[in-house]
Amino acid sequence: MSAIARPSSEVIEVGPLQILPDEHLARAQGRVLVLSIRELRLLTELARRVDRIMPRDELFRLVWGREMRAGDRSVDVYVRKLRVKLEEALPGWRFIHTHFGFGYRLAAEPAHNVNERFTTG
Amino acid sequence: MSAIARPSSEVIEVGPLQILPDEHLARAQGRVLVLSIRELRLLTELARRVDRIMPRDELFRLVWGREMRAGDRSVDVYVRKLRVKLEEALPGWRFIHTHFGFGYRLAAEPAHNVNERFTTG
DNA sequence: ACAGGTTCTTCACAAGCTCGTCACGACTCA
DNA sequence: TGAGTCGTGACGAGCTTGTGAAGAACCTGT
Repeated sequence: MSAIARPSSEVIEVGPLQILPDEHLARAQGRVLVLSIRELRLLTELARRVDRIMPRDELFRLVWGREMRAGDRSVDVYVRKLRVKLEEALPGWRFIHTHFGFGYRLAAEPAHNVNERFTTG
Repeated sequence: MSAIARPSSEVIEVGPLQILPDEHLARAQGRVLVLSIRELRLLTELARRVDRIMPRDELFRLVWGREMRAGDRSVDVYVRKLRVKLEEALPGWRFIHTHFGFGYRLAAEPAHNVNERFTTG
């Protein structure tokens, strides 16, 4: 079954995290992360732009495929869900960083950096 | 291969400091500096005029977009906030220099430059 | 179609952050 | 030394983000 490799298969690596959008899955240190479709797509879009600050409305457009209505908190809610699952799979790491007033940024960073004033890029 | 082409994104370099106004972020040796919008804009306007002494009222006009009222200390306060974050990210460097009676000047300089007026080395 | 289990969306409230401003003390220059 | 300039810590208002919960929508197997 796994004999045929698709050449166009995208693989995104962010620290210890591996994301395979075309396979509909993500891995953390070999283990498979169980994510819903929305969660995976949000993670993917963030991962495709590692270390860049992504505004909510742009993320929404990329993931939901339509314009975000003012006041829609969906992105925040899914960021929360991702954070919980990532924390569970990789305690000791932090991935989704909030940039107040701007949006979110994905980047692998050791957790105990309590300072959070600057981060590894 | 998922390279995202970005149209002429401004990048300002000042010593070990890299400022990307369009990305809403600044980097210090690869690490992302977490700045608020005011802090980033003030840093940007200073950086666009590296090594030039900028009067407070002009900085205020550039960053806040309106005339500065006499006695307004906002610029001073935000210079302070920037100094703290820059010092934390890049100890051993000094960036924002006070010119008594004139204003501020941005320039990357190694610390313990005792010659400098107005700071406790 | 039905039951059982997931996922999605939306709310409401809690928690956290930024901004502008003050007050007071330290400092500079004449 | 005096007058004016700058550094710095603190605070409240207002806005942004975090978080848990509840019901709607959806999916799967029978």
